[in-house]
Amino acid sequence: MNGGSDRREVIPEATVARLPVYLRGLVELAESGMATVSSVELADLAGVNAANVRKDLSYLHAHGTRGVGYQVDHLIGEISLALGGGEPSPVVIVGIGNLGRALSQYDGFVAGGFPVAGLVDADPAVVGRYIGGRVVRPVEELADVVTESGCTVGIIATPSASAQEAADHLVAAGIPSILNFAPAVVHVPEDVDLRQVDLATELQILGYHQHRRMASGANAGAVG
Amino acid sequence: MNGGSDRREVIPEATVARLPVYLRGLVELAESGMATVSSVELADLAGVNAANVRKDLSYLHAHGTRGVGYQVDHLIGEISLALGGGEPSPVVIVGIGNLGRALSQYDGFVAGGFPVAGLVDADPAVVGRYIGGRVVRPVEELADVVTESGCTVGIIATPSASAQEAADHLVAAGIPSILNFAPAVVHVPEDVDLRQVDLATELQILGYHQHRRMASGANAGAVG
DNA sequence: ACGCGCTTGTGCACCGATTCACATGGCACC
DNA sequence: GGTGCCATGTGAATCGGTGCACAAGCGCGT
Ligand SMILES: NC(=O)c1ccc[n+]([C@@H]2O[C@H](COP(=O)([O-])OP(=O)(O)OC[C@H]3O[C@@H](n4cnc5c(N)ncnc54)[C@H](O)[C@@H]3O)[C@@H](O)[C@H]2O)c1
Ligand SMILES: NC(=O)c1ccc[n+]([C@@H]2O[C@H](COP(=O)([O-])OP(=O)(O)OC[C@H]3O[C@@H](n4cnc5c(N)ncnc54)[C@H](O)[C@@H]3O)[C@@H](O)[C@H]2O)c1
Repeated sequence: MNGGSDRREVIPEATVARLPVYLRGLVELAESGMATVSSVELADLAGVNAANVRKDLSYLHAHGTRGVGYQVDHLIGEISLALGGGEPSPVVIVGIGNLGRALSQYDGFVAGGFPVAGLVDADPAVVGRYIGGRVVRPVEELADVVTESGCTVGIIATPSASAQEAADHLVAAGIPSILNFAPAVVHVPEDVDLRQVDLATELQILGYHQHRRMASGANAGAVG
Repeated sequence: MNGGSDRREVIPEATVARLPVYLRGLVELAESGMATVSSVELADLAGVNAANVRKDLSYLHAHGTRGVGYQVDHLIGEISLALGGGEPSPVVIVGIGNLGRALSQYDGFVAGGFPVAGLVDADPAVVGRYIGGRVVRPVEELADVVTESGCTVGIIATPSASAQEAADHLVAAGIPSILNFAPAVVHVPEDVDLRQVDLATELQILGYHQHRRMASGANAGAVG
């Protein structure tokens, strides 16, 4: 496409989705003192195919040593670099209800390089309260919160009916990446990255498989 | 294709994942009084391609009327039937910490046909407490809880280190469907359906796109 | 110094999913 | 009753992902 400085070429989406899983396994390996890891070990750890692991890692230019494997430290560095550039990305949570409170206190965020930098809510009864040592600020100050703390990720934890509004506020504040927990389809400009985490959908998918299993089991007894 | 009793044939996974989204949109339409809906309307509502919607619905044998569209009521019935058979599936939550408490009080579960029927935890300090009107029972009684309330879905909300153990307990109790919130790869027998909901991974995927956008923006300014 | 064994890196074929484009067919209006 | 319009349903091409299978390469032991 271009003829120049594309040291990091494009990485397939499916690969990107697996990189965090590799990273978790690698960190565990490093903590237990392992210096190198083979693709089959890493595949086993991540629950995927070994050839898939090798192909994934080849996109990162994180080459291994034939006959030996990959260097754990080096892999951790390369994957971290690809995923976040090594810089932490502060997040702001919109909607501090049941879910928002749980997320506010989730230590996995800061551990993964996503410190919670701001909490906002529309309800005056919630604004001003302290959750996990941070004060909840009014949603009108969202833009201020973002600029003050340099947030680059917004989390929507409002009711479905307010999800689009929350997304609009986040976009207006300049947030380029949004994670939406509300079970609603929200629309954002195409230069904004939006991902959906939908509990109810996940359960319904499980329900489908369960239902199908029972139905086919009752009729034929064949397993897919 | 064959001459038997397969009224409901197999539905592609990608389609199954979209059905809940259609269902949500259709319920909204029904509430606002719409009697019929076209594939383009539904596609817009769900954020997907219209041809995709039509192909998806064709798997359900939920045929529409040419020139008119699909009957909203009928579609709701067909999708609900395909997803859960119409029967509610009680869920049991393992690990009543920050996240488990939020999930216990999530009204979207019961609305979607997944009433929370049991809460269990390994910590004696948590056992016996009441969350959302339900008592937390010891994890040793998991099998009893499951048989008493007929749970068919298990939710893992324990720390990562305990996730495999929790999964083993659920499998031993006869649970066929598991939703895992712990950021860990857990292994289950192949006749058990396991789905992963991984917050940290979602954020890291967002981080990748953000990082890439910045990097390519600084170099070329091209958007993909 | 040399060969053997182990692991990487990848070409290729298969598979599911998406999307275009168009034929098919029912409804409403005249 | 006939005709035109409009949305469905689907054939076929395309695309991205997966996984096998094997050649290439590195290190270690002899
Ligand atoms: N509770 C859970 O465990 C859970 C699990 C999965 C998904 N969800 C989804 O997450 C969302 C939040 O769930 P919850 O249980 O925390 O609900 P909640 O009602 O407890 O909290 C919602 C919060 O959002 C605030 N809010 C409403 N409109 C707002 C706006 N326009 N701007 C900013 N804040 C606003 C409210 O004041 C409230 O504090 C819902 O969409 C729900 O479906 C919840
Ligand atoms: N808190 C969040 O918002 C959040 C968000 C996403 C994912 N998660 C993940 O969800 C899991 C729970 O998070 P949390 O913040 O609620 O943690 P937590 O420590 O608050 O709660 C964990 C609970 O699990 C119980 N537990 C531990 N071992 C158990 C076992 N073997 N059997 C049954 N119960 C056991 C503990 O007693 C505790 O009550 C973690 O894996 C976390 O990474 C949490």
